[in-house]
Amino acid sequence: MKKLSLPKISEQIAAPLAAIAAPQRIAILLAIGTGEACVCHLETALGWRQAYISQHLMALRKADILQDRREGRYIFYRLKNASFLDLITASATLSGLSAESVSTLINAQNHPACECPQCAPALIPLNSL
Amino acid sequence: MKKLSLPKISEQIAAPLAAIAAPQRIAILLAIGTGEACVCHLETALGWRQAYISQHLMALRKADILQDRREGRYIFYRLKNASFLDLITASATLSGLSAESVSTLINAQNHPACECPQCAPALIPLNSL
DNA sequence: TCGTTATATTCGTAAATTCGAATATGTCAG
DNA sequence: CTGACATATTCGAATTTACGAATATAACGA
Repeated sequence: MKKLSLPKISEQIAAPLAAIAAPQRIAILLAIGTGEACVCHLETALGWRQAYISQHLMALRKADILQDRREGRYIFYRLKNASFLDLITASATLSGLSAESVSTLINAQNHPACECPQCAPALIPLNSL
Repeated sequence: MKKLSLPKISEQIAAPLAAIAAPQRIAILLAIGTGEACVCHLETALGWRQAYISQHLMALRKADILQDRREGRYIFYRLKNASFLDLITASATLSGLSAESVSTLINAQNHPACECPQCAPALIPLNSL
């Protein structure tokens, strides 16, 4: 088997963690959850500026954590690997949060104030956030 | 159940990740592994300056990831929760590394070039003292 | 083609982080 | 007490990162 040095392997392991280890990125990943989300959805879900969200999405894309898919004017983002959510849940547990309190925030659903093609069809009141 | 906001919860989740998400910290945590290690052990295992290691140890202590125990002149560090290693392994898997290649690096054992009280006994006959 | 909408990118500065150098603290032996 | 050793802490310059502002691109409808 290939022998890897500790420094080399540590760098490789740190890369995805570094991309995720920011409150804003965690929030984005939780908002996307196991489904898909367009930027405008994240805009209303998180209440941030569009360009700001795009910047973080770009970082997550570069880190190979997110993949994007264009559909007309919209671009939908999705986790490349659902295990990234497990990583987040694991970290939540380690900081004393219940797995349940996290899972209720993992949101692949519609947002009431969002009018993107995913949310608009349904008008389900959601008392999240 | 307590209702937590997405920004708040994201910040809490990000905290331990941010503390871990650096190649140096990963290397330290892997070197400590499931056992204990004094600073001098890490010094020889990693080949870094003492003060530099202490700085990273301080960060990990503040993040509540490591705990320390003094024994005479030596201070031994140990993970507060072995699950932090699982977090690292999970991240390794996500970056395409085999779990095995990581586990061989998780090192609670002696280091041949280390003369700290944990390692030395195996190398130096007691009757030479 | 033009305007509108959805999203991306570039740029500059403020804020945070990194890491070396120097120094401090705490413990033990003599 | 003194010196040696293990480790911690402080400080500051250099590098990196965060984020707002402005601008660019791409798709669609008219």
